[in-house]
Amino acid sequence: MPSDTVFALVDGNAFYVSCERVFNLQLRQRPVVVLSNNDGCVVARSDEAKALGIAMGTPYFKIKREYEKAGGLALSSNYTLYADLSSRMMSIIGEYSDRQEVYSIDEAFIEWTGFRHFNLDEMAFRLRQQVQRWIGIPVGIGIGQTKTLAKVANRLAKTHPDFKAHGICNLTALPSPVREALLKETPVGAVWGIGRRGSAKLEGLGIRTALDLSQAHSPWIRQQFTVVMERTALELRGVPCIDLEQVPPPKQQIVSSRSFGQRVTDLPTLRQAVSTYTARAAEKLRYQGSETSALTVFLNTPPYNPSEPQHHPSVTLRLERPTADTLILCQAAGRGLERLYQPGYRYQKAGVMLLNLTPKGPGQLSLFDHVDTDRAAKRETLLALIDGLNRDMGRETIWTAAQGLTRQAQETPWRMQRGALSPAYTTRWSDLPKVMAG
DNA sequence: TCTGGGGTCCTAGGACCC
DNA sequence: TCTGGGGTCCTAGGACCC
Repeated sequence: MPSDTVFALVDGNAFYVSCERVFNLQLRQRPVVVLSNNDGCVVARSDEAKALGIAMGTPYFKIKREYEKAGGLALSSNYTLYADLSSRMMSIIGEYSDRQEVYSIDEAFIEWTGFRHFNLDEMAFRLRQQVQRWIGIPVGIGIGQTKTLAKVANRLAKTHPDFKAHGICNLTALPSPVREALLKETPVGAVWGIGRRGSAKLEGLGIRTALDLSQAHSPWIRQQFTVVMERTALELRGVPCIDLEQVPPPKQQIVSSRSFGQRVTDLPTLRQAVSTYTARAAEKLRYQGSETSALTVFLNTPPYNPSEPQHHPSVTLRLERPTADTLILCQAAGRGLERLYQPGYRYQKAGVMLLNLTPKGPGQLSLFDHVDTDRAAKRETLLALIDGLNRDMGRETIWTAAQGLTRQAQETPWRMQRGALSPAYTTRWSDLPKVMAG
């Protein structure tokens, strides 16, 4: 007796490009790509760009000349815009089921139960049409008995000639022989959860298609691989192993890192970057209501040129007690950085990772802290702190300076007091960068 | 002196995802 | 010259304990 529950995967086609096209008609019917930070890599491609053979993740400088000659257009990414359109798209999708998992910025699973009482294809058609009309984003919809099958179906909805026109593929409505033929057309490496290594090993064992994997003996799969691969095999067979996650669990680690536009060789620049990343990570931490008790700082030299001296140091610092305070975290990160940095290397990337996250305990007020780092570090820490405060305002318990901070800022050590920031302090806080600069 | 075995916790690293 | 960022899960191996 087959279950009365199906999964649908709804995802935006070339999402970032589609978002840009909503507001710029010039971008339609021509090759468009969106680039990552510092205009480094291609992270989204229109169909026209895909037709030119532009691969996902290609460094843009490698294709720039030919691509532009072919009439291609490249845009820097605008994540604020994408996040906004995403949340509007997600709320429309959410109207079609009370069980929804927002899986990524451009994808959502929904669950439909009792579907014998309504027409799934009709439902999917209406959903697709509404997102297109209200948001202006074209979506593909795949329907299957498990999340993995919904993923397979979604891929077919975008690539298979039989489904492409409508952008919908409902595997549950197809007769078994047809469904099996479709699984047979799906290379095993295209299945959700199977990457390059996995597919190479599977192919070595004679398992080349999604159908092959679905028919493999699952204990044997587990023995050859892991429980993860076994689950995938079962899911392809229609046995649900992966649940819908309606509420995202709190993050177990928080990372903030960036590649630099140009290589960085000096400590002050690194210090500024690390302060900024730490402040951003601390914000995310407070936003989810957690505290951290360990922090990793890392640096990377570019990996692309093997003849260049490599340096990929990292250090993990344990904190005395769990905290979510920007200041304490910036200080720790600064200490870590001092230990990592070696002059002579051309660094390409730096980052901070918060670990051992725990739910936030009751707040402790009126602590005093002494900052023993040098003046440059103090400044960076303070600026990052202010930056974080300005964005955090009114959302969380935050740090504020003790009276006289501005006067004492040039002395060592600083004294900072923790408390709630009242609106009256706001303007003074926003004046601090000027004071510090002077 | 003989040299057990199971459990837990932590970390590093691999693989994968979008 | 120029090559993204942020996650999860699993396994293996070491430390430590009883």
